[in-house]
Amino acid sequence: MSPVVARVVPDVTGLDKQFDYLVPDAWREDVGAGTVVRVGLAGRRVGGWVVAVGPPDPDVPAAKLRPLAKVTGHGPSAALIDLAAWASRRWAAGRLRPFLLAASPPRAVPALPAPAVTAGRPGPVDAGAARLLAGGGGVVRRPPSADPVPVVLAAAAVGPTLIVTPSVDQARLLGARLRRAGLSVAVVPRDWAAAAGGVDVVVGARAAAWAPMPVVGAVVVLDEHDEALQEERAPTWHARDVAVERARRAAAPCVLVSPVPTLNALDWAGDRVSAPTRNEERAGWPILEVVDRRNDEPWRRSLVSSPLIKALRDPERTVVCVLNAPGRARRLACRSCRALQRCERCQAAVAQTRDGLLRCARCGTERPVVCQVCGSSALVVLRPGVSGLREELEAAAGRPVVEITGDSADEAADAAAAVFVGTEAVLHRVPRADVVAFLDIDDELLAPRFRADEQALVLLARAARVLGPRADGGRLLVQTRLPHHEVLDAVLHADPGRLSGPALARRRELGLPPVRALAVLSGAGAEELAGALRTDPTVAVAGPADGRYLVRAADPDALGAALAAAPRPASRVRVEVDPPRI
DNA sequence: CGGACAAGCTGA
DNA sequence: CAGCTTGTCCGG
Repeated sequence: MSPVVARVVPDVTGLDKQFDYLVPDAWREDVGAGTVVRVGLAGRRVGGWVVAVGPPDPDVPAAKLRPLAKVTGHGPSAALIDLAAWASRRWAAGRLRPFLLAASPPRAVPALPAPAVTAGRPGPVDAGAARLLAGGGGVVRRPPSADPVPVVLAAAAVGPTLIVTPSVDQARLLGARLRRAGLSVAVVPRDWAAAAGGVDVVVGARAAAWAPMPVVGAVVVLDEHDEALQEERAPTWHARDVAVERARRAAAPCVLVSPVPTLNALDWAGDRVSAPTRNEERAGWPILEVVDRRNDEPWRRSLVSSPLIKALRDPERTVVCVLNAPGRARRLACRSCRALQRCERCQAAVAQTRDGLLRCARCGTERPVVCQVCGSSALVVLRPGVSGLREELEAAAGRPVVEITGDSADEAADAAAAVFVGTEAVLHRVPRADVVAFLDIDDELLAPRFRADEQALVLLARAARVLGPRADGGRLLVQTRLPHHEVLDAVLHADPGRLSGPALARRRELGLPPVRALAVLSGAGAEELAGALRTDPTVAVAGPADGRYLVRAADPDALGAALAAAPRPASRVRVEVDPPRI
């Protein structure tokens, strides 16, 4: 018999090469593209993935070939390996490993269970979603508090369905409900083997876009707008885009579901959008109360307005206050000499931390609470942070106010209280409220990020979910100096579509996604890579600004091709394609 | 990534 | 010239 070799991607970080190994005759049946193996490499044993099997490469001297050391079990299928190669190019990763890792079981899977596919009618389906699924898929817009299950059931009626959600908790909860409805369900990564064997529904968080399925009948991405769907470390792959491409390759319909679909999703869908009726959508959003801060008396700097005080004082109501400013104070001035307090090293404004020190947000330098100009220790707060605000709110409310921070998890204190204050993390921690107040929504509306408008709307949709449908009587209170901003207008009319048009026009004007594809280069080698890309007529390079370069291309494919073609510098470069926060 | 090996520096 | 650090290359 002629020898058979396996091309293996070793599971070793920073090693983006593939190596050939002999497949022992006894294992020929067990080894194919996607098999997880162990191999000897440079004197040690490492895990790896077989990405291809075939005759020996004539460029590799036969004497160097060593046999595979062990067959561990099942891994990503050939189709997923191809998808990983696509993603590697799409997000300029230059390696397969991060994607193969996402597509692999958490533990060895020596054998797959038999398929467990049911044939039932588990419940009513969403008509709009069903229509889209029949036509290849699209965007399904549904109000914030709408139940996703009818959409999922519409997809499950088409065939084995892959569902991607932003969080593991959401996936588990949904999995349990679908199981109760009579479907066979695999929640990945836990039930990886069952998913690979074949079930009605595979559900999981971001990495579920890479879950194993013998047949992909339909794909659903829930809360498509949620930034948790994007990997934050490079390669910054987005589960929505992976899911869309996977569905396309499988010729399966894909639906992206969200109360506030992103421009990326709408751009992909074109006219394949299902929106609720005006009445349904209005019923699914809470009433918006806009507090116009331009009416504040000029001497009044407080973020606690009278409509907010009214809500705080009502003992019957659970109130959540959101301010994206951690710490005691964000901006301070000296009481005696009026000097704005800045960092002595880098001149940025200093903030006061929870433990009372002054800290520079840019360089991290800390100093005690002393005016750098006159030495006075009496400072006035120009702009409070969450910790400082808590006391002010408590005084106004006349009842306990609990600060919720990103890390603290004092469930007991949470349960006893009815007024909460925190950064946006508070919206993930408090399940239900009667009032959600954004103390300074302008922070979000005016944030210097190109997706600021979308992200502000996402925040408001999250609050809407905490408040429940309009019939529950919850109130979304926003304090602003921009009462007619498109984002607030969209929420006021419970019509996210009002933002899409103007926002897309701005993106077009500025050459930003989804109109053009974008990458950010940073790190020591950024300059060199940017220089190489400047000779490529298919991309436009801007910068440097803050040591970073922006690279634009007509679309993600062109961007990926240009980044793959440019020689990688020896020094480190971080390439962020579709940068989530710019 | 981690090991092997070569080149360069230091101290006696 | 041993002993050590730093850098570059390579693994099948």
